[in-house]
Amino acid sequence: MNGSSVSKQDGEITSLGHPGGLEKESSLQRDSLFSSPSVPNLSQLLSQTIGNRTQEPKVICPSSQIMELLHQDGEDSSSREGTQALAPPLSHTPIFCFGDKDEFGNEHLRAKRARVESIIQGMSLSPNPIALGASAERDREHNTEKRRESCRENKRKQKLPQQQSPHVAQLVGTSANAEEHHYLKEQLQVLQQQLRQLQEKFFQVYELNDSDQTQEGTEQIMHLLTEKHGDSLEKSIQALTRDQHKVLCRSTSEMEGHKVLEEESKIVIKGDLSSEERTLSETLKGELARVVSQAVDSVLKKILSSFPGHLSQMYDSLPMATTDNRREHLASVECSRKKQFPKASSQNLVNSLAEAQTEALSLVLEKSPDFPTYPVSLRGVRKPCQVPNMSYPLLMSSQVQENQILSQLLGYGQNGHWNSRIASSPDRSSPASLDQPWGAVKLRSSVMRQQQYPTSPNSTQMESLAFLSAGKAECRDLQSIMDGMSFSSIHIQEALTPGHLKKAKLMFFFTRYPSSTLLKTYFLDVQFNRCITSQLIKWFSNFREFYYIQMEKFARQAILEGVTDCKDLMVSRNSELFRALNMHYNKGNDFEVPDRFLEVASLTLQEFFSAVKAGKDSDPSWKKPIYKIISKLDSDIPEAFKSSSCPQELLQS
DNA sequence: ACCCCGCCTG
DNA sequence: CAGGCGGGGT
Repeated sequence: MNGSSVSKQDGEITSLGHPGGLEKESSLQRDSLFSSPSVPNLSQLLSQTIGNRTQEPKVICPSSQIMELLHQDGEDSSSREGTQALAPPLSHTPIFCFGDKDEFGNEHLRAKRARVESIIQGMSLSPNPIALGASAERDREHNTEKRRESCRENKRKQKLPQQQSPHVAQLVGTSANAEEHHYLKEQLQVLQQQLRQLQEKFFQVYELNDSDQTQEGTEQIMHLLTEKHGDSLEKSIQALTRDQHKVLCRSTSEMEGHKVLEEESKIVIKGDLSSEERTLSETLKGELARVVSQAVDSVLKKILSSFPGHLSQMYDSLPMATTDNRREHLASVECSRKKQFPKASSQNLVNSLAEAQTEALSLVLEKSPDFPTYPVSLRGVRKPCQVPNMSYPLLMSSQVQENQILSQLLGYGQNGHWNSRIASSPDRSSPASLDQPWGAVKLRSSVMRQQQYPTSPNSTQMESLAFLSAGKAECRDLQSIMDGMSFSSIHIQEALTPGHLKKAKLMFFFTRYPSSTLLKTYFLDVQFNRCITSQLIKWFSNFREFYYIQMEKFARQAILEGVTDCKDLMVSRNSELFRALNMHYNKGNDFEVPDRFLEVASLTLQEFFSAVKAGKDSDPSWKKPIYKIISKLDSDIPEAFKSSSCPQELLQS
């Protein structure tokens, strides 16, 4: 409609680095990146299991249903992503059947299970609609209604209260007594068997392909899982730490391959890539790498802040830690942490532990059904795996990304100054600054559906961890870790928070007409969908509305005051108009409005002035020419805005 | 069809 | 600020 979108896209081409800068391309990219495997979380799965149990009393272990759920969900998401051209899925019936039912047939266990069920049901009922969200999600996927309809649907779901992190904690908390311990112990066995089955299946699928490495990685996980949980936690962590790099790298690369369009994978195989396709491929991979980095960062950040001293002991006991190579890495880590987080290096182990577990599991779960033979690592395995030897993914992450988790965790200050918490807390890693991480929930009225976040550890996997360590005194440590993981899984937001609103307002100082593509590149911590995009666009529409109303008002006022030369109308920082605008977009006045905005505002004011003075306002669409002019005056947004928080360095303190 | 814009309204 | 609507552009 206007030239604005053209000029905007030009800007985005450079930032995104792919040709064309087409909206569709980019939304496809985003979708394939973020809407991928939505894995049901713990309470959802368990409550489902409980629900089924009445009809199927023999099935005691939730595992088969869990797996089936996972499986189906994966398929849903893959078809939703437009990757339906993939190889036909294997039959998913027999994969997850286990012969372990007899182990748990006694009364004793039934009683315990009932207790766990009631706990979980209680969790599912009260503030947590996760199970509901999941089924609603599935419904939604088949919903072919118009955009508004689906938005309305979502709105209804948004009304449901949201909460997710405490569940794992609660569940694990119930393991404190011996009975629960016993139960969890059994669950561990179940999981072990489960994993064996998965491993078998997995090997079938990958027999032709790097079977040695794959097996190695999987066996490492298997080893850990089959270890009696009476073994020390340190031992487990050591083992994982030793081996996780391979597992992590491999699984990451495979996940990556999974998500890249199959089209591309074929091309890759042929080694024949057109430049356009290559660019798209690179863009997709870049996005993926960034997302992975974010996830890693988020996990790490939480752990760092909530788990300051404990892990150093574990770390000290690690033989690997003595190699020079590692020391270098650790030094780098320390450096990159800016010494904000003492013991950061040891925290990495936990991060890595979680990551390896997550990745390994998702590797198995995702790949086995649909990807018989897939030469995943033919092409560049990106960031998280490029650096050999336990290359802590966090090394790749930028400072900018480091800001993100914090802002997400911090949410929005109660006084409306989103950074006030950070500002008032000298040590940003201080747990005290995390005391109200769910501030973001406040704006959950516009929340989308509840769903797991693809790049974050999901509760099912954490559950596995919980069972692994259940019953040990040390498991409280691990529980903390898992709390952190669950906690940090909010990193990729499905909803726009007040922080995002604030950021959008500040961005308005630079761009009045951001395209959805641009928005996507500046709200990297938001899982975009149509409604989120619409909401963001709507925000800017509202911003513009206010902006233009002010302009018109002050232009008319100037005319009334007898101003004759529009050159006399300049918006300065102490002008009334500026104060009105600043109050609206920069309430706390903690951001230095760029001069360019003053120029644009002045020009806008003059345009309105001239138009009104010339009597053009009799034309019902007299503002359109002005809009067109202003739409061409957008400037680049500082890179720092790509951090999900409004970067502190942009704020005056 | 779909997206986005601007206007209007609450 | 969000919802609804009409309009205009692809």
